Amino acid sequence: MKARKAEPPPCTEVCMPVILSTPEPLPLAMNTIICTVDVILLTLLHDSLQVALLRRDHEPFAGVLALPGGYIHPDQDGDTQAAAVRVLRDKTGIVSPYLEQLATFSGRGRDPRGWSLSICYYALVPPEVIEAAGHPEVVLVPADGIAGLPFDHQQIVAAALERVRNKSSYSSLPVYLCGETFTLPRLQAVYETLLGEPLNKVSFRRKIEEFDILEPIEGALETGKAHRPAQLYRLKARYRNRLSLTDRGLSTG
Amino acid sequence: MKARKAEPPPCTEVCMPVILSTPEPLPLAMNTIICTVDVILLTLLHDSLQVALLRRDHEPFAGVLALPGGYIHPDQDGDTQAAAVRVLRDKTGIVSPYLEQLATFSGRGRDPRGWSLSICYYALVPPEVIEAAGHPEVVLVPADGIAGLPFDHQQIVAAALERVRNKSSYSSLPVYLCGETFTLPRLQAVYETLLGEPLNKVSFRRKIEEFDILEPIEGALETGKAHRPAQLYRLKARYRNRLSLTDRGLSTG
DNA sequence: CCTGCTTAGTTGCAAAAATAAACTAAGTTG
DNA sequence: CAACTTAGTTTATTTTTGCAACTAAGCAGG
Repeated sequence: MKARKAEPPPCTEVCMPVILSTPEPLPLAMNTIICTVDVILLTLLHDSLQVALLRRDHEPFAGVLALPGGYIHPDQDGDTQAAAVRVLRDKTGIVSPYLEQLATFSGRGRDPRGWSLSICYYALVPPEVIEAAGHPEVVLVPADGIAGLPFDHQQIVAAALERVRNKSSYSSLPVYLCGETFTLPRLQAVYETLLGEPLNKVSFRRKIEEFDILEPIEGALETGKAHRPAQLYRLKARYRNRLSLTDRGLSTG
Repeated sequence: MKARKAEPPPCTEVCMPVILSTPEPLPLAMNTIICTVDVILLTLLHDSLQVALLRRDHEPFAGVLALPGGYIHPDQDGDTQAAAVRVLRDKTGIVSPYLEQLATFSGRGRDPRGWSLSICYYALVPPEVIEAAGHPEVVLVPADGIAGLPFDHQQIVAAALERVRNKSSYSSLPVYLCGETFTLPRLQAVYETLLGEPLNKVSFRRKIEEFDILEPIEGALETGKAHRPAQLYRLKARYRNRLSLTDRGLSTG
C-alpha cells in the first residue's frame, strides 16, 4: 500500500482509468462529513469552574463565543489528540498536561454547514497557565448556567462538567486545577467546589494519602497568613502527567 | 449534494478526468479522512466474555476476522450512534438495547488506505440474541487473549474490555448480558466472570437491592435443578434500556 | 512579650458498612 | 424419607468512615 502525496480528483463517468490498483471504492458520501476537534478547557477561578471560550473568526456564528476548535489536518496531525493539542496551542497558547478525550458529537443538525462530527477533548489547568499564555482573547465564563453557545457546544460543556465532577469523586483529577505547589486545605477546597459539598477533613486527607501521588516539599510552608502555615505539596514526578484512581468515593454520605 | 448509486473507482495518476464539478470549497485536507464506526459486540458464553467478529468482505484485510464496522453514511445516519445501530443491524441482524459510545480511534497508521477515524461503540447482549439473529457468519471469540485482528482492533477491544469491567464494578451494566429473566445467583456468576473474582453473596445482594432495578417475577422460580429453586427476576420496565450506578464498588477487598 | 485568634494537622472514639461464617429453606435424587 | 445441593437469611466480626476534641503554630494587638 503506497502513500500518495498529491490527491488526484475522483473520476467521473467519462473518466477511463488505465491503472486500477485501488481495491475498494471509497464512498463519495464520506466527503460530506465535516471533521473537527473541540477542546473544553476548564479552570478554577474565584471558587467557580470556568470554561475558556473564544470569539469565532469565521462563519457560521462569526463573532460568537464558542469552544476553541478547528478542522482536523491529516497532513499535520498524527491523530485527533494531536489535533486537539495543536488547536488548543494555536488558539490559546496553552499546552495542557492533562488532556483527555471526552466523546464524539455528531449529526446532521449540529453544524449548519452539514453533517459534522467533532471529537471533543477536555483539559484542566490552573488559571495562571491561562494568564501566562498571554492570549487576552481567551474569555473565561462560569461553567454552570452557561448559555448562548453555538452548535451543540452547550451539551458538550455539560458532558464535560459531568465527566469532571464524576471523575473528581473518585480520582486525583482536581490536582490539575492547582498550580505546581499547593496545600492540602487548598486542594480540599478545590474538591469541594467541584463536588459542591463539604468534605470531611480527616477522610479527605486519608484518601489523598491513599492515592499516594503527592509529596511534601521539604520545609516549604505557605506564608503570609495570620495563622499556622500549611505544608506545601507537589505531584510526585511520575504522576505529573497522569491521574490516580481508587474504587471508593470521596464524598460524605 | 447529489447521491450517486454507482461508485466509479478513484482516478490514478494516468486518469484524466473530463468533467470536474465539485461544488464546495471545503478544506481539501478534510476529504482525506476516512470516517467509520466500529461495534464491539460482547456476550457471555461458556463462562467467558466473547467478542463478535466477522470476516471482512473487502480489502484491506479481506477474509480476516475483524470487528463489525462500516462507513458513516451521512445521507442515512442521523448521527454516529445511528450509524453504529445500522452497521450492527445490517451485518449481524442484531439490535442491541444497550449500545454506548466507547471512544474514537484515529490516526494515520491505523488503516492502510490513509488517515482514518473510527467512532467505536460497544454493545452487550445475551448469547440467545446472537443466535436468534440467525447470521451464522458471526464468529464468537473469547475476548481475552484475542489476537490477529486487523487495523487497531486489538486496542479497541482492549479498551472496550477495560470499560466494561470497570463499569461492572459499580453499575448494573452486566444485566444486559443476561436474558429477559434470570436468578440472582446467575447474575452474581456473571459479575464474577466479568470482574474475575468471587463476590460476597450478602454484599452482592445488598448492592443489587440498592440499585433498585430488578423486580421478582411473582411465583416464578427456576426449575429443573436438583436443589432449592431460585427466584426469577427481570429488569424493571423503566430500566429496560438504561443502567443504574452507585458510588461504591462491588468488589471484595 | 504575652494573650487571643485563626487555621493546620492529629488523635481517639463512636457509628456505619462490609465481610465471613453459620444457619435455615426447599427442591431433587436414590 | 434421608442425603445432597444450592437458595436465601441471620448473626457476629472486622473494617471503614465521620465527628469532635485536641494540640500546633503562625500573626495581631495591646
